[in-house]
Amino acid sequence: MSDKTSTRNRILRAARKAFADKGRDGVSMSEIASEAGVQKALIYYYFPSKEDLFFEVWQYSLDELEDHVFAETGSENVYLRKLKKLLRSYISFITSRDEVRRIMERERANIASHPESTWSRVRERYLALRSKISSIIEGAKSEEKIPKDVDSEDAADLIINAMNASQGTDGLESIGEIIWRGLVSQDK
Amino acid sequence: MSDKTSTRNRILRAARKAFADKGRDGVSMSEIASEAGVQKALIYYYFPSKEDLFFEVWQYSLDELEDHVFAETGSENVYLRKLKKLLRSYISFITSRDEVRRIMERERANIASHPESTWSRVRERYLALRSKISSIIEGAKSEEKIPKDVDSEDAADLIINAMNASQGTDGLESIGEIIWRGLVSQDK
DNA sequence: TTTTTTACTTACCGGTCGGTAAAATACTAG
DNA sequence: CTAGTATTTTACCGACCGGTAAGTAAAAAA
Repeated sequence: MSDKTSTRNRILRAARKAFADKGRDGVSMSEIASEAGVQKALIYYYFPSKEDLFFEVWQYSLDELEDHVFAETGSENVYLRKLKKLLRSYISFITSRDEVRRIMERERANIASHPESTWSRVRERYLALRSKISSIIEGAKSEEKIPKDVDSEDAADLIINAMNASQGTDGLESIGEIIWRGLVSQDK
Repeated sequence: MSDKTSTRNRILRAARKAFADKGRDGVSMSEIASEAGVQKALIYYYFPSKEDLFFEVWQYSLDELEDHVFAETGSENVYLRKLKKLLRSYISFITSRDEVRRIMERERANIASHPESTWSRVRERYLALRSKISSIIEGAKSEEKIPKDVDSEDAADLIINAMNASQGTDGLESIGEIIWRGLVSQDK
């Protein structure tokens, strides 16, 4: 956390914005430096490499998302209610923190495909988030509120991808509603 | 369609594979050339620029997708049935043509954000596809089979994004089912 | 047979990339 | 004030980027 105005944090904020705009491999270190108002070499004083800088942004962003999204799920003891709250929190978080949404949207193809080592830490952090969501869905399945033929991990991916791909607030609500109905509707 | 084995087509196929793997701006012309077994300069003999090469791949891919996905919708006169067939065709197309799926997955953030001129043609072609899908959803709404509070364009985006983000065949089916149920479920 | 066009190669260009070494400046303790 | 350390700048590196210039061998057209 430390000082909000420290050089290191200025770099991190500039990096987050730049990564959200152009993706990890689409942005140059000099662009980030210029955005942060520092010389490029100074970034390497605080971060060993571009990859590490990105990973810190990624980690911090997903931590924030997780904290916000699971903040209220603990107070519920019915899994279906946990899920409902999670969806609502997801929408509210993404609405207020658009950069996080855009970073996840930007990099999801890299998470999904590449077995490249440069993406493995990033993917692992993502899978940890997905796992926390899918276990709530799993719980709702055991309550018989969600059909057994729904795969929890696929459903968690769907929630994350669909939400992150949406842009306006209204679109988010609309998509959240479709997914919710799709999850809870019992097959005939 | 000309000769399948022509040099130009070899380049196009290599480009499609490379773009699917690394994205338009993540792949170099020399990589494409090497994949196609030609010299880099020869690519510039057939295509004026990387951007144009990508656009031809993009255009062709979305044409193929559209052709396949709307092939059977004309035979139905109930919009809800059109939509059902569309979802099924989408799944079958993406299963057999994974590269197309990966290209769309890779570039969707660029379509969504950038007002950059390099992406405008690409985005326009995408919007044409989305428009064809959303008009079917609009039709199903007027049949009162899909709730009025569903925004057709958001729903079309959801279908495309969610399907393109999915990987295995089983995951595709699972996600297609959730979206279908979410669309047709009437609000209580 | 001469001319033109097509298909393709080699060699190169200016520019940008991620990253580094070392000098200069600012800060802090004695 | 001074020595040392933490921070920041300047100047640079080799690799690679998208793209081009110039030329060539063979085929097609005249």
